[in-house]
Amino acid sequence: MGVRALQKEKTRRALVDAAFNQLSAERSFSSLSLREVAREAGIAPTSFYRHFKDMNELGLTMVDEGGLTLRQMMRKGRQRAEAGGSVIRISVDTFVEVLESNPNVFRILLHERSGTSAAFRAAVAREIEHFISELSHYTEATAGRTPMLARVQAEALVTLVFNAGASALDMKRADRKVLADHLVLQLRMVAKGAEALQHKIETK
Amino acid sequence: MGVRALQKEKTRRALVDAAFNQLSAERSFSSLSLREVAREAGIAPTSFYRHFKDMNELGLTMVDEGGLTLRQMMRKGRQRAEAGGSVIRISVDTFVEVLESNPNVFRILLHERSGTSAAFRAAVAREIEHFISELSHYTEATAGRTPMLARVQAEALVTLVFNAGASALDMKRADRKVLADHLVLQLRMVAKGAEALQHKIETK
DNA sequence: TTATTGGGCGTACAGTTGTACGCTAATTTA
DNA sequence: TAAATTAGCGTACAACTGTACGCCCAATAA
Repeated sequence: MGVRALQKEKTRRALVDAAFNQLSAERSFSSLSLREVAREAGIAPTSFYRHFKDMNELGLTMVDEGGLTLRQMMRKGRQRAEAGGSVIRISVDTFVEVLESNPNVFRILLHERSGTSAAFRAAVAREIEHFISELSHYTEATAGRTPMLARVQAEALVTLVFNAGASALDMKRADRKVLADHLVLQLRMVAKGAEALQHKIETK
Repeated sequence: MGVRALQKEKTRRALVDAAFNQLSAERSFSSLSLREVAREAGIAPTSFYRHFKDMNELGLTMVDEGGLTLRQMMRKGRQRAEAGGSVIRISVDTFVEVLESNPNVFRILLHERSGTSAAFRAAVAREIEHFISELSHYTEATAGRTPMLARVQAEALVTLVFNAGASALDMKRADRKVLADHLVLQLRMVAKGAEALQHKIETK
């Protein structure tokens, strides 16, 4: 890679990082302006266009990166779970950890999921779909769930986890602990309930 | 009420309605400008201040109104359920009906729940809390659930319902039917699972 | 009847936004 | 070495924003 392409990549990263850094509980992606991001990244507003067509394209890049980060973490969680212990507990703990160290990744996913741009919503839905289908296959394989039931169950689990994540973002450490415990209980409810429904089908 | 106060109330309603009308899948409350709302309501921008301190105050009013609408509908749903039949099924059907006839009420609640203003988030949380505690008491009373378990269960149920509502907003009729069926299944999972967990505690 | 109140309006202004355009200077290609 | 490419910059502009200020006039109070 030439000097030129290298520098370009660096500036591009600066833009993405600048945007992520500006996110907070009080600041959503859609409230960021092109000029603000450029300012934070240390380039002229008009130079922004050398890297992205518009703010929308930047945002989609961020969603993709965020999704990637999330999937990588979940893989790590699964590895940890394989060493033994409650899959649910370990997954939740992993999730909380990652949430604490990458809050802004979650912010953009959680907020734009119900956001104002169809492209964003689709992108987030795609990322979440990864989780659902992975989890669904996992439950099919390990718990012998019906494909349909596994799918519905996985949707419920992912919904509960992401929702808890959204609440956790604004919480203090201690409250997060309580939330995590509640979440574990809720996930167990769904798991137990799905099992019961499955039995009902089988013995019918 | 004098002619004056009456006219004032009318204009105020025009503002609230104008704001609700401008909401859509592509337009969130936070993307509305004071001038746009005033324009739609047919008044001068500066007259807006005769009714609300700023857009924030308008938004909070809308959240309150939305919450009220929601609670009224759920009460109706409960009445319908008392006539017999599956409580879950009837509640979900009621929810879907209201969602279809008041989409924008949901939009503001769903979007601002993870929104950028702490006051908004608190207001929405307050509205959702109504549902959770009502549902929690209901489950305690009719299913003899532990207060703690009832609470956690109610949180899960409400989370699943609202989340499904968010997805349903952008769907066609047919897809909504499927979604509703999934939702019913998920709610049953939670209910069955909570029951199982309760038994486990009791026989311990 | 006269005085007061208050909803609505128009004007005005400073601030911010996205982006079109043309230039510079350094890297890359020929 | 000479020519072409391109990241980044500065200037410029029109559109839009929130809101301060003062006027008007109809409803209300005295």
